Amino acid sequence: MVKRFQSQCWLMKCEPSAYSIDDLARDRRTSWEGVRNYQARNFLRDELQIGDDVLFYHSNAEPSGVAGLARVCKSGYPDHCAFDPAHKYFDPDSDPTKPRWYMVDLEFVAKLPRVLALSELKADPSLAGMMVLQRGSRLSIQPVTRPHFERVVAFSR
DNA sequence: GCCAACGTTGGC
DNA sequence: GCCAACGTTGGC
Repeated sequence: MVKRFQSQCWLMKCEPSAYSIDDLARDRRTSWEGVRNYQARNFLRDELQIGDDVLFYHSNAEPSGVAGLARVCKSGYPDHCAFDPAHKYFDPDSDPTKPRWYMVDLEFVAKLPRVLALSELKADPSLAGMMVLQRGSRLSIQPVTRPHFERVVAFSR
C-alpha cells in the first residue's frame, strides 16, 4: 500500500431505491457491501483510502445524477456478506481465508441542494472525459480527477 | 418496460 | 483461447 499526500476522488453509484443520499444523511455512515465486479473490487481493495472524496451518484433515478458528497472513512476490508448463505450478496466462491470481494465504509459529507442530472453534466464542457459520461459506462466505482470533482462541487452551488 | 452495452460463463 | 449464450446495468 502506497501512502499518498493528497486524497483521491471517486464516483460511487447507487440506486436510490436501494440506498440514497438521504439514507446516508440519516445514517451518517454506512458500509458499502455488495460490489460484485472485479474492476470495482480492485479499487475498493487497493485504492480507496480514508479521507478520499466521493461523489454520491444516483443511478436508475429520476433524474440520474450526482446527489451528494461522501468521504471514505474505512479503507478496504473483506465483504463478509459474501460468506453468509442467508445474505442476498452471498457468494459461495468467496473463501473467508481468501476473500474475493471487498468493501469500504463511507461517511456523509453533504447533500447537494439539487441533483446534478447526467444531462447537465454532459452539457458542461469542463467535465468532458469524465468516466460516468461515457456511453455504456457501467462501472459502479470510478476514479474522478480532482478538477472534475471540484467542478461538480462548484456546479452545485 | 425496453434494450444497448457490457461482463461472465462454459462448451468446444 | 474463442465466442455464443446468458445475466446485469442503467439510460431513456
